[in-house]
This record gives sequence, C-alpha cells and structure tokens, in this order.
Amino acid sequence: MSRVTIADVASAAGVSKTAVSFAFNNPDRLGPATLERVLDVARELGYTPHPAARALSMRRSGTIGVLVPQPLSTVFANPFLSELIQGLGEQCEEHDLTLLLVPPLNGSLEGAIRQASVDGFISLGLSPDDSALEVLDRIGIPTVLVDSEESPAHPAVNVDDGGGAHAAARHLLDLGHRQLAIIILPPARSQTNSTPTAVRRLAGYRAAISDAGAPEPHKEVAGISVAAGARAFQSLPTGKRRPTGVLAMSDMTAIGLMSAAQAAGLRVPDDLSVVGFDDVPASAWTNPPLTTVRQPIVDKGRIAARLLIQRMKGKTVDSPAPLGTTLVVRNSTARPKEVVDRQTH
Amino acid sequence: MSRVTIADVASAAGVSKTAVSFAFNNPDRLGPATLERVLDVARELGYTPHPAARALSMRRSGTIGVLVPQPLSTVFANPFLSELIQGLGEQCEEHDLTLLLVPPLNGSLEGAIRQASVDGFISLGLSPDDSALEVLDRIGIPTVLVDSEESPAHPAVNVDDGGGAHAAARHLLDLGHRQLAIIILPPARSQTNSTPTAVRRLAGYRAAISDAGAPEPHKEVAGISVAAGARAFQSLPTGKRRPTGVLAMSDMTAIGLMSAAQAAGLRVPDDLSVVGFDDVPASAWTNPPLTTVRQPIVDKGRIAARLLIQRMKGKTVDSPAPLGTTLVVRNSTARPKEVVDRQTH
DNA sequence: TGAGCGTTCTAAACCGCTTTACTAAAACGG
DNA sequence: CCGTTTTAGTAAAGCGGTTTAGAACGCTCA
Repeated sequence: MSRVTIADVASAAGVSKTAVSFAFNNPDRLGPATLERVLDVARELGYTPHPAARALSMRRSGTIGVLVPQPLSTVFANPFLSELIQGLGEQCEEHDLTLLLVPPLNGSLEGAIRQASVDGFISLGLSPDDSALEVLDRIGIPTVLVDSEESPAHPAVNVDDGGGAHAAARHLLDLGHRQLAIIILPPARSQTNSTPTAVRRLAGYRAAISDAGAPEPHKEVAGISVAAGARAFQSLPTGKRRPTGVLAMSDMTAIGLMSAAQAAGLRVPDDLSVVGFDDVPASAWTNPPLTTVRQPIVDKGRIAARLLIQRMKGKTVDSPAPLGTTLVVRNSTARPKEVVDRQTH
Repeated sequence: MSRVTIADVASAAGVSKTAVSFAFNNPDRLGPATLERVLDVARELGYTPHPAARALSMRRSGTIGVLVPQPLSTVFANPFLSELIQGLGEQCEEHDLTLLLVPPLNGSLEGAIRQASVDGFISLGLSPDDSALEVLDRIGIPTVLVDSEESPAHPAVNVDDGGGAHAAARHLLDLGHRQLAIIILPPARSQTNSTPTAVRRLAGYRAAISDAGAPEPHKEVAGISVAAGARAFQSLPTGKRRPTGVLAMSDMTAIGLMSAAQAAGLRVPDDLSVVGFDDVPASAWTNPPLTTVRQPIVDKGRIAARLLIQRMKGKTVDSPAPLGTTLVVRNSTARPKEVVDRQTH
C-alpha cells in the first residue's frame, strides 16, 4: 500500500538503484536493453520519484514562491494578483516551474518563508524595512521584489507610480476639479507605514495638486476591495468640502466607491468624478467605464519571473527601469457640475 | 555561504543533532538550559530547517496542490479560480498549509502531478475518463475533485449545475424568448469531450427548452474569456434565425458577448438578452448588470479544502450533496422586442 | 545499599533520491 | 594479441532532517 520507491523498481528489474535513477535522468548511461526493461518495470509498478527526496538530493525543488502580503482568503479579491500570476505563470511554464503561494503564516511572513520549499521568491509590496526581507537574504534564496524598493541584495521591478498618479490628478485638475479626495492603499499587514507603492502614488498626486494650487485634498485609507471602496465613500466630507473628484489608488476601491456614490443618488461622472489605478480588466465594463491609470501588470509578472530565473541560474541582474504607466480616460470623469453650470450661463 | 544545517547548530551548541531537532519539535524532551542555549545558537546562526529534508523525513510537506486544467497564463483570466482560492485559502490558513498551483506540464497533467510535493490535491474540472485520474489514485495522494464526477476513489464537490441551467433557460423562456443560443464551455485541455460541468449545464438548458416546446437552440463552443465571448457573438446566426436570448455557461463569456453585441449596435437587453453563469463579482457592475446563475464558489473551495484536510488525516469522507445555485435576475434580460411590440399594439 | 525510575541526552537508522568514484567487460587500434 | 579506451553497471556517500532505542546520571525509596 505504501509508495513504491526506487529500490522496489531496482530489485524488480534486477538492477541497482543507480540504474533506475539513470534510466530517468541520464538514459545515455544505460544500455538500450536495460533502459527499456527498467522503464517498463517502473511503469508497471507505477513508480514516481518522491518529489521531496528529489528536491533534497538535487538541491532544487522546481518551484518558485510568491510572497503575498495578505491571507489568501482576501488577497485574491484584487484581480491584480490574478494578472500578475498570468505573467509569472507564462515564464514558469516555459521553464517547468510551479508556483507556490506563500501567504503570512499566522500573521508572520518570516515563518512562511522558512517553511517554503522553493528555489526563489517573488515578493509583493514589501516595505524596505520589513523584517521578512532580512530573513529572505539570510537564507540566501534568490528573490525579486515587486512593488517595493530596490535593495542592495535584490532587484526590484516597479512601474512609474509617481508619474501615473501625477497624470491622474492632473487629468482631474485640468477638468476643473479643485476639491479632491485621495483614497490611499492600506499598509501591508500590521505595519503602520505605507507600502512603497502607496507613498510613490501619493507623492505623484500631491505634486500635481500643489502645482495646480488646488486646496489640500481629503485623504482616506481604504483596503483594496469594492466593500472598502463603498465604506470610503461614506466617510467622504459632505457639504461645502465635498470633493467633486476622487483619486483612488486601486480600481477595486474606485469601483466600490463609484457604486456607493450611485446608490446614494449621485451621478458619475456628473456629480462625482472618479479615477482608479491599475486598469484591471473589469474597469472597462463598469457603468460608467472607469477612467484609470494603466500599469502593465502581466508584463510586470513576466519581467519579474524572468529576472528571478536569471538569478536562480546564478547570474546577477539589476533592476529594470520602472515600467511606464498611461492614463486611460473613460467615462467616470468629467468637468465638475459647478464649472459646467457656470459655463452654461 | 552555503546554508546552515542542523549539524552546524549542533556542533556550535555542543549538542547532538537530535537535541537541536528536539529543541524545535519536542522542546519538552530537553532541559530548560540546553533548550535555551540551542535556540539561541540557532537564532544567532540564522538556522532554518531545510523544508525538503523535513518533508522527506516527516512524510508530509504541508502544502496542498491545486490541479488546474489550463496553463497559469490563461486560467486566471477567469475570476472563478480566484474565488475558489479564497475558499481554499481560508482553510489552508487555519491548518498552516500552503497552496501549490499545478498546471499541466507541457500539456500533461500527469507529469505535473508526479513532480508536485504535496500532501493532497484539489483537482478542477477533470473528466472521469481523464488519464490524470489514474495517476492520481495510483500514487495514493488524497484528492478531492471539484466540478467533476464523483469517483469510487475520490469525493467530489459540485453544484447543482443542471438546476441552475434549467432556471436560466426557464427565465428566458418565461420572458417569451424562443430563439436561443447556448455558449458551451470548452473541453478541458486537448480532450475532445466536454467537461462534466458543461454536460450537466447543457442538459439543464435543453430540458427547459424542450419542456417549453421551443425550437432547437443554436450551440457554440467558446473559451472562458471576454475575447472568446466576443468571438462567439460574431458567429451567432443572423437574420430570421437570430437568437433573441443567449445562455452562456460562464460570466466572462457572457460579458464579452454582451460588449460585442453593444459594439455591433444591439441594445442589451432590448435587442438581445444574455444570462451568464457563476455570478462572478464583476457581473454586478457591468453595463447592464448581468443576469446570471449564482454558484457559491467560495463555499465550494472551503468545502473542498475541508474535505481534503479530513482525508489527509486518514478519515474517509463522502461527497456532499451538490451545492445550490440561484438565478440572479439583473438587467441583461428582458422580454424580446417582438413580443413587447405585439403587446404594445 | 542497591533496585527501580524519571530525566536528559545521544548514536544510529531511516526517509528516497542523486551522483561520484570505481569495476568489469567489451571494443578498439596497431 | 596486448595495452587502452569505451561502455554498462554498481556500491556507497551524501542531501538535511526526524525518530527510535538506549545510555548515563542522579534520585527516591524500601
């Protein structure tokens, strides 16, 4: 009943374990007759090499780990990860690698990192001061950072968050909006400080706003989900300080906020303009279609995987230049009503 | 530079390997002084047990594999998997398990199955005659089937596909539609026969249609993506046999089809009604919001994981009853225009 | 005082595979 | 026909842990 091992095959075929191993990994070193016999016996017995034994012996597991900052039960609510995995997966398939999802193990990524039997890590959204980073380079597993900050030990792949955010804010400002609200990405895990991505985007927004001489925007932190977006809408200022435009750092949040606004009787974009970030596929089908900042998520995954695979081969690589972002103007943004009114008169 | 092993810690602390192992896994068996010393030394050296060695020795890896029928580069285009993983992930976190994504290895799931170092498999959408199933029970790894057919060896968790499909078709028929089109899920991988899910849904649709005495529907196979949905729209019959309602077996396909229809100048639902399947979150935000059959995807994942974990503990479990599906009527369906016209007169 | 016992620690076997170093036989070249 | 490669195969040493069986040591208690 127990698993059939290499020794079983060896004795059944009347050869040594070495021969069986060679049959699979180094067929040239066996005579054609023996080779065939071993293979036959192996098939007949249903032999399959034990992956852990193989990994231990060969010092490689054939899998790369994706370090996600949140529990699996929530992190997939954001299509961002799905898209990233499409990019990662493409490269993995080319190189016969599998993908291990590594979420925090009861709150701590460190523990999860240690347990993971992987040849390399792709790490998402880690702050440069996260203690997980220390563990990461102490155990010496090749790592590529995504949405993080380049570290001496590990290359990072990023997009031009600042530029994208600047363009988004500029778009709203150009339309005539003055009272803006910014919906900020939450800090990773239980940390108090924002993720590198959040600070870069925030800087981009603020630069555009202060350049335009517009008043200080309202700021709100909200998770990346439609529910959080809806909640964020509720806490927006009302009355005289009601924002006419909101800059959300994620599409999911923007979509939730937009729905909540509509449910509250506001028209989008007439009463409220909203622009998202990421350009997740769903943004194109919403009602109205969402104006957002596109970042090449699949490319990001592909590039990160490529870099990691290079590193796993022992090559040293440096971080690529930040990938470009582009503003995609759809129908969730328009001139604020006041301005339109004034012009109409 | 190379990894620090248990032997390094042992000699540095002046104890045996056994003692170090005990310090981590069986602290009671060590004196308090020794325990502390070993732990200190281990921390100082940055020791981390090698996961593969651990897995080999303990005969468990602490990860469960998700067998997906398509390459990672495409399978995540369907939010279905994201949602399922949310359910799986929730249970995994509770039991300190990680999730390994196991796509076909250059076309073959069998190879991928062998390579994966996992304690159990969740397998998605496998036909009962798929050769991967043989491999699966030959190597004796506990497995739970999802969207498949119950096998003697493995429990399956399913939803009431037939009932859901019947309700969807019935809805269109009740609205007065006669000319229908069905968009069928593609077969898994390179197999020619449909997935169990597809045949159950098709049966549901057909039963409702023939019960109502409506004409034979047009049938079209399309992949699960908006692009495939758009293509499917193009191949719908036109003229006298143009369908007024379409039943799509997946939301993504429905959304793509709907967009393509609108781009072609049709109004949804006035000129064309469409109903999807799954009730993926995005279905609620589309324009118009999509009428669809809701299946409890997250529950499905949660239940499957729970079952698998039971099996991994050695308990035998049977397949639960199919989970319920419910028709969610939104705004992508209405009476066909002809009927409306006639009543208006 | 010494048999019996619990505590603390260790040696060695084992998990299942890969790989290095080596042997015996066969093929080769002159 | 004999030394030299080549070929075909094997024994044994890892890989880095866990775990079983048992040793050494003080303690208790009759």
